[in-house]
Amino acid sequence: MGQVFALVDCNSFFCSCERLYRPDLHKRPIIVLSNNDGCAISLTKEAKALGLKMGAPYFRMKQLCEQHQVAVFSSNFSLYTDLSRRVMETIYELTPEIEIYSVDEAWSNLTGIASVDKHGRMLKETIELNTGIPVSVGIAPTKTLAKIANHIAKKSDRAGGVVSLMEKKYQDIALERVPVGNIWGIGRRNSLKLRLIGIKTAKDLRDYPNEKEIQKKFTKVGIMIKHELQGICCFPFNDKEAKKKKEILSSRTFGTPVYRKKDLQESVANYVSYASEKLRKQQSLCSIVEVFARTNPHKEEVQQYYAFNYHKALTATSDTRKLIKSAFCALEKLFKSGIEYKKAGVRLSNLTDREEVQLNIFEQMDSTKDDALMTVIDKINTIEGSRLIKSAACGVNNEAWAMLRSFKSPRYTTSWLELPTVK
DNA sequence: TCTGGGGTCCTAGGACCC
DNA sequence: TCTGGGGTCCTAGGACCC
Repeated sequence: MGQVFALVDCNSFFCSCERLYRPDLHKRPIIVLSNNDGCAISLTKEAKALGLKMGAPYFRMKQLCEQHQVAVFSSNFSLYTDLSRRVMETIYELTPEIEIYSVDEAWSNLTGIASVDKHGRMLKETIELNTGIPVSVGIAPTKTLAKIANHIAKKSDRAGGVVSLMEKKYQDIALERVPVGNIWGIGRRNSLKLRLIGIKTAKDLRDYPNEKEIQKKFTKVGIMIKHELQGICCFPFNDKEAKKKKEILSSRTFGTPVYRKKDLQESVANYVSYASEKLRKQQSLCSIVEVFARTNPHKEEVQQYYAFNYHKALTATSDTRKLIKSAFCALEKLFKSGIEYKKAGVRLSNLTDREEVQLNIFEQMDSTKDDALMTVIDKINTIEGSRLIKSAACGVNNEAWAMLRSFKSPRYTTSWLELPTVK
């Protein structure tokens, strides 16, 4: 019995979230910008039709946006995360198994369901009715084919937002039209390499006779993608609980460049605070704290610098204060004065389960007192929001480097002060 | 003036052990 | 002073994803 995968993917997710509370923006072009209002990270089809591109810097699009009255938003992740949860909960209620793949995508396991097309349509309609977020559904015997089906569902007006590639004859037609670079798992570099050996479409790859060559040039991942296109499942459904992260990263581009070590330290202390909150949430400990800092690579006239360094602790911990100290050790090693820093970040790695921690004979594990303190701080910050309690190392106003967010919408669903009003 | 942030997986090569 | 091969673990870097 073959598998059936459905990929449910929200259309222009961040834009759709913004539109949900702004009915006046129906059919109007919308874009959502990355942190610091740097570049576009979500665009509605109306915005794409104007020639605006994903990933393009805002300052280059500004004029076009004003000219066509594009609605521009800074990113509002607490809103998106909350609406994502609602979408996922709806899918969860309607399908036997769900695997959340990203903030706006989930796999649903439709294996054994009699009429998968009908089920896909029902999924789409119910999600839109319950959450107001439009979605597309792609159905196929493997994840890679379901991705392609979803892509067609988004593009084609005739499909009505749901496409099934369960039948071989439809797979043939579809794969012929998909350039290799659009296949899930094949990026810019490998798509160039594939073209060099004459593989231009997904169908070319599926039917390429020399598997050894694929293995050699594109590793075993290349082989798995090829098999998936043939309908042989290599990326199975993963219905387990969301796995714990193996590393936790926190980084930001500064609103304005930073020169002083003190400002860099302050920002790094904040990143450690975010990351260690996540660390404690998934019940992990960490023993390697890596810090990196760099100049603006797009600004050619300044002296370029990129550096990273790490500090390895003898004993794994999740105590923000200890982790900040480690981060400062690493920062000390990489800091160079006279540099115009534009971005810094922190990576927590070598994560272990809290329960399985190895005691080092030279050092104490976090005491129950430290643990209790962190728990209380996390609790207060969850309730009060905006990190009411933080380490003094994080600084107070962060003026020197804080993010720019000129077009932020209210936190309609997660802040009592910003609820939408009905007139 | 202004170009995001957070992840995973794979491989090659070095270190080290027997 | 000379000699070999196999296995494992770790790390850095590349490629990709949303």
